[in-house]
Amino acid sequence: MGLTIATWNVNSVKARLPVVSGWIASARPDVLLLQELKCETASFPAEAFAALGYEGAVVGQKAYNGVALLARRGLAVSDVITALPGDPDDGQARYVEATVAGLRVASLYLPNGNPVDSEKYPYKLRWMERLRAHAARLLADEVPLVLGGDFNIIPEPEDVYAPSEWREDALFRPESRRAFRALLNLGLTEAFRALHPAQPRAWTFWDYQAGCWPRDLGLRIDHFLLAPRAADRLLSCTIDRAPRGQEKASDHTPVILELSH
DNA sequence: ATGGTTGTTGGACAA
Repeated sequence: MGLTIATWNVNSVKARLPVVSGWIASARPDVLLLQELKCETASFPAEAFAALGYEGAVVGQKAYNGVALLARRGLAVSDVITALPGDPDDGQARYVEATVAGLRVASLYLPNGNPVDSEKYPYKLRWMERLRAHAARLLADEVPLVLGGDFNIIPEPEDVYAPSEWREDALFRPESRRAFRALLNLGLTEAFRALHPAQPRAWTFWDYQAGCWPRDLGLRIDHFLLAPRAADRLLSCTIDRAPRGQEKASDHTPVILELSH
């Protein structure tokens, strides 16, 4: 058993507390990356996570966004940064990065970008370029980087139930996928596809609407990207569908990465 | 083609 890192867009940490707590208690990941907290930093339910043995860094804001990077007590979380470099005027709580277990780990919530004819889409592309520039600097120093989170990117047609219907969506447009490939072309490994090159219908998100979950109409948009020093240690990357089927579920389900020690 | 849901928040907006 290696070191495990889980990522989960919880779509409100307060609304999701029972479901998330139950999952943590059984899955017991070493590191837990959360997105879409939808609460301010000060109102994050840190006590509930501390009671489960998890502490770390939280970056929240009122109503929207919000990310956390927590680790099992005993695994120190140090050298925290609470924003993606490259735009001091960007106040959205979408990025937290820290050193834990000898790795440099980020929990990120990449902008959705819809509708594409609004200012939201260029913001998404600028954010991706900032991420690429930041990752390039860390890779140049051979940092064992792990980027985990909701990338809001459908990398390939097999990562969406109906590619033709999503062609113009911000999650699947050519410019979005090109920006994601530019990230990979730095030398990052997309952990799930590296280990499961042909696994179909490996969704991490199912819309609440139109019976997407019961009909299994989903997307694969939650990812782990690994620098060579982390990819060399890749043991497994799995999607746990079970939490999506529970009462009061998030629309995303956890992805779990395992690295050798 | 439309409407279908959930969360924050108290009427839209985001996803």
